[in-house]
Amino acid sequence: MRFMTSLRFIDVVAREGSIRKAADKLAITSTALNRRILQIEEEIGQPLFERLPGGVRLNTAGEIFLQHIRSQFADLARVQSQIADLSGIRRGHVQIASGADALRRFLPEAIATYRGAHPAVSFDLTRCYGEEAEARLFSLDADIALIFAPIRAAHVHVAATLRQQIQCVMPAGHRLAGKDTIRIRDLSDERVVLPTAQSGVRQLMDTAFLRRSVEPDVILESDSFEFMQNFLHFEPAIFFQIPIAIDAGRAGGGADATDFDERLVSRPVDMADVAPGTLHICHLKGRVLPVAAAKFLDDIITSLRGRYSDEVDQ
Amino acid sequence: MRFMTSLRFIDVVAREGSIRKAADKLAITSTALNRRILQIEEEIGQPLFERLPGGVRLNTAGEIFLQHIRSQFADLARVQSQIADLSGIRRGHVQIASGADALRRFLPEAIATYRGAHPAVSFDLTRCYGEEAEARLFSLDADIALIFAPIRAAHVHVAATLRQQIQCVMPAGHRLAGKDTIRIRDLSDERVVLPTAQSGVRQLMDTAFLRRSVEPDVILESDSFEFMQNFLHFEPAIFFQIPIAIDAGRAGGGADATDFDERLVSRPVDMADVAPGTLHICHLKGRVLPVAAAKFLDDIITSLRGRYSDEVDQ
DNA sequence: GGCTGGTGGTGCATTTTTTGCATCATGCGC
DNA sequence: GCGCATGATGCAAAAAATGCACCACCAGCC
Repeated sequence: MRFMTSLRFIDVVAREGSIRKAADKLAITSTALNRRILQIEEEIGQPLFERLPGGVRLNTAGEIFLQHIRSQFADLARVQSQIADLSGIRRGHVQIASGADALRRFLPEAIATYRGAHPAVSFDLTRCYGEEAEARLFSLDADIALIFAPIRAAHVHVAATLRQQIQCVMPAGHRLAGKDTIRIRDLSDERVVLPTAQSGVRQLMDTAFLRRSVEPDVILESDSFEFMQNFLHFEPAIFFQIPIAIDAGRAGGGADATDFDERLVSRPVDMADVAPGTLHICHLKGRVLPVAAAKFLDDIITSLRGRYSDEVDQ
Repeated sequence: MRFMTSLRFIDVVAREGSIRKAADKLAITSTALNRRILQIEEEIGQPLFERLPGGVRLNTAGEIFLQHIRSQFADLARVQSQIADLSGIRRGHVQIASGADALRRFLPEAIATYRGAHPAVSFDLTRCYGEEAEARLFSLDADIALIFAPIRAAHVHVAATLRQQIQCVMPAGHRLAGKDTIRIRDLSDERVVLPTAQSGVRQLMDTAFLRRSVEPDVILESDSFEFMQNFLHFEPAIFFQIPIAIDAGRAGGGADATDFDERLVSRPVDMADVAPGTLHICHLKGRVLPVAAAKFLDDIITSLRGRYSDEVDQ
């Protein structure tokens, strides 16, 4: 898109905080880039960047303008996707921001299924936590976000929600594996592995421990579920996940290769101790998503409804 | 805005329906324009125009893309206006589509007042009827529309409404001038002057005549209220207006030079015959108006509330 | 059937714009 | 004060856009 290069340049300069660094990234000279920016500032009639000794930074006008640029790009993507859709092949690019939960098992299958139907659509998946996911929606670096945490910002539109009860995951032979549900007090002095402090699961568990005055033996913290799960093969402990991170796609599927680790079992935390958390499937409020992203959003909501019909809302 | 020229060119070509005509209008050669269009079509990956023997016409992809272009321009105007607003001076450009009613007395004063406060804001006023006004909102040729007619399209957002009872305007010595309200049957065989068929006033009157089976003596039809008003100085007849087209700005103002023609009097049509019509103050749904337009919209709604407090809604 | 007047498309020389190099001025950290 | 980064600028080369002349096409019309 030749007619948008100057605007793209501004975006990169803003991200890099330096004209020279941005020029490197864009494979042009800093002088060319500098002049393009000066020219646009002149056309706007006001500077967009403030010049600091160590580089440049957007001023208020620049921030307003950058937001406009990004929305233009997002809208252009939507238009291209819509135009491509006219010729039959659905093509496009879908950018997803997801917490660690959904990207374990749900998203890989969902994306693969979608790509099976529309091979010309490419995906970009960024793992991040609540606030960052919301920021990515706002900066239009993400079309869709799956956030297992309360929504903070007003600019986020929640297309669907999924209630999920936290599960305790432990080795099959664990002394708590016999119970149907796990009470928080059962975890007292129990060895547990906790997800990173930013995660929604962790925040729910912290609240629960505090409320029940239970102090488990926290032997490990990590932001990788995969690591925690594998760790349990070597040292018996308990860690916590929501069903969407555990369940295989095909409901009730038995000895499926994609099934949950057979050496581990999961038991729900008792509802009396921890209320179900909410996974929010969101996009930016007021935004018309590109065809591909809109369709994918539809698909995952349908898929979730198929799996967890009672827990899906909106 | 150099970085948008190619896009502006597409807009002009679409409006002109011919590359050569558009090139004339843009003061460039047809070949240059032609090549810019070919280039953009190549970048999009699909043609935007279909080539006909007599010129070009947008295809479906082109229509989608053109809508994108126009929304980009409108958003750019909003951004510029917002940026200019940062430096204290409110500048910008407000495009209004209005029926003949509001532009007689209300809008001139409203715009002049606004420009008194913000001299750097310029205005563009197009007189048009309901459907065209809605189309102008959609094509982003108008920021604000004042429509005295039912709203048809779903993409129009009504920011405020004003109920207005139709008034009969006649020479001061007319035989009906003594009555407080005029019944439709009073107009039987009466000489009347009707506004053009597209106008909201006309549609209300047509309905009323039909319903009451009254056939007045229609001696003239016109789309110019000014002409009709002046005509009454030469031949006694009745024509129809809504208060906003008659009332001077300063409520109850006496011998003001801007007051309604002293040789004419106005009497409301009886509510039993014609229900009050609704003047809709609208903008495009989902659109964030430029600062100047948003503020002007606010101002006219406030002003209407001051004049016709009981009849203003939303 | 051929002519006229309109359309969009293309090769090539010219003009305009953009780019890159070398260089300057500035401010921070040491 | 020195080193090292930054953005800005003058000038020549490269690249892109433009204009001219011309082609191919189609519709209407005599």
